[in-house]
Amino acid sequence: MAAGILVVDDEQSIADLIEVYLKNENYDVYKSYNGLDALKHVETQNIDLAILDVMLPDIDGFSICQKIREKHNFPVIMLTAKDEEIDKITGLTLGADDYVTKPFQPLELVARVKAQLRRYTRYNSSEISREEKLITIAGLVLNKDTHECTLNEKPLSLTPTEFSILWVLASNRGRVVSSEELFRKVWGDKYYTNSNNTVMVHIRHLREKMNDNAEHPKYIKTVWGVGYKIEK
Amino acid sequence: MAAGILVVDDEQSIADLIEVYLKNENYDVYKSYNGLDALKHVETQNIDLAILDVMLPDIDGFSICQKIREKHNFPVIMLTAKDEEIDKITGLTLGADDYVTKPFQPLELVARVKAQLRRYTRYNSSEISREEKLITIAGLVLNKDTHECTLNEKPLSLTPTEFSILWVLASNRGRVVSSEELFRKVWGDKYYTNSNNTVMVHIRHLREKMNDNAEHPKYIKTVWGVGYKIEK
DNA sequence: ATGCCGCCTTAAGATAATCTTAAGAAATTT
DNA sequence: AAATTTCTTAAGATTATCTTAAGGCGGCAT
Repeated sequence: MAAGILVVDDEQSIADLIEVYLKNENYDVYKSYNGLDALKHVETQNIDLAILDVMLPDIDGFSICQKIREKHNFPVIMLTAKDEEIDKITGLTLGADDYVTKPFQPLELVARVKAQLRRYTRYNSSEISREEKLITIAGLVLNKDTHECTLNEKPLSLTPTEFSILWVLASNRGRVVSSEELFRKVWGDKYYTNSNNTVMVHIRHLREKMNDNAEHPKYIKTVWGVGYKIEK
Repeated sequence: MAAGILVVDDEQSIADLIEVYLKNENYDVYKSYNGLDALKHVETQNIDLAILDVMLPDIDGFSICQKIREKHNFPVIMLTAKDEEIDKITGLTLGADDYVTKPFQPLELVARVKAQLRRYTRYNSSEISREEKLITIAGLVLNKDTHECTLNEKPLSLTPTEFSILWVLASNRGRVVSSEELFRKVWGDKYYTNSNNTVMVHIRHLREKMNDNAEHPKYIKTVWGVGYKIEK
């Protein structure tokens, strides 16, 4: 899986420029023009590295960096127009891993991104290895680590099987998953017996908790005679 | 233990200057004025970070960096007079973790050293070689060296297994740990037998000592059908 | 269009699994 | 031998899962 990179800069043109260069290297880019939006991305997307501008309309980059550090481990590269030494020290001390001053050469930034990621993955190497842990689909957030699930910020308390089913649907979003496949993925192949509607029952419970009605489902759609799916 | 830092520069005055600043921060400094000597240090001393000048009389800094990378994992900061973009990219691509151009501000260099070391120990902490020895989570402090544990300054007297369990939970904070995983990590894989509720019993004892009630636990939360977790 | 069949939804109760708690036995340490 | 720690067992509470069955709806054939 490609690494996810968060780019935060209030100057759209700069954020866009960085995005182009990063996408050219096949990274998944998440762009924000302000701090609040950025923090939301951090909680809902699989981020492996953040590039933060210091000057932002709402929260400054240093604070964002600190907030990230409370929960996350991935590298942070600070970006700023000021190049006074004192700022560099502040940034690095607050937990940033690198510091690039504007104006910068895009290729150098990309090189630094690679260096940080190489380091990051070197340490995390076999252990975590970039399995998807977070899935976000239109207000629905699933966290496999904590088994937490929120719908439009509100937590849903799901039972283990409910969570598993939703996870399978979400990780196959955009594709119809037959109830047989669902069953095999959630319970395991060996437990499968045909003519089993327990999947449907769980789907029903899920829809209830998600306030989704079967007639016009917002999330879990049923495809007659085939299975269920979640739109992309 | 203070971190060991290797400083390599053929200009003695510069190496000495860096040494002064690093010693001031209580690092163990190993100085070399040429590449061969530097590589000898790498093999014989406990090095946690290297600062390499690119221009050296015998071997160039990039080659030293590559040699280091064959066997070691610690961060490398390249140091050079050339500040053309292409060189930076070369350096970072060859496995360096940061790049500082001369003339540089000593304090900035120190800050970058700190940032790299922080990163290095952060990654090595939980999983790999270098062990995390102290974990602090919201009033709860665990010391692996002494097996001591305090909660809001007050010491808790935990039995060895209790400590181990709490340690596993704490070092995986923010993630649900299944009781099977807990068992395997505390007792070892080979002892695992299914249908074992001894973990739960110990959890119960822990909660008792921590004054945590199962209904609204402040520390050890149970995730039904999945496992236990401590919040980040 | 109409009616039928089969798939899907929904409800409710039965069954099963997991967790908490307690108490005492076994093992280990002091 | 005493004290501590660890493990086993089991009852009770809680929660999750499955089964069943009735009714609704979609698609298909006539």
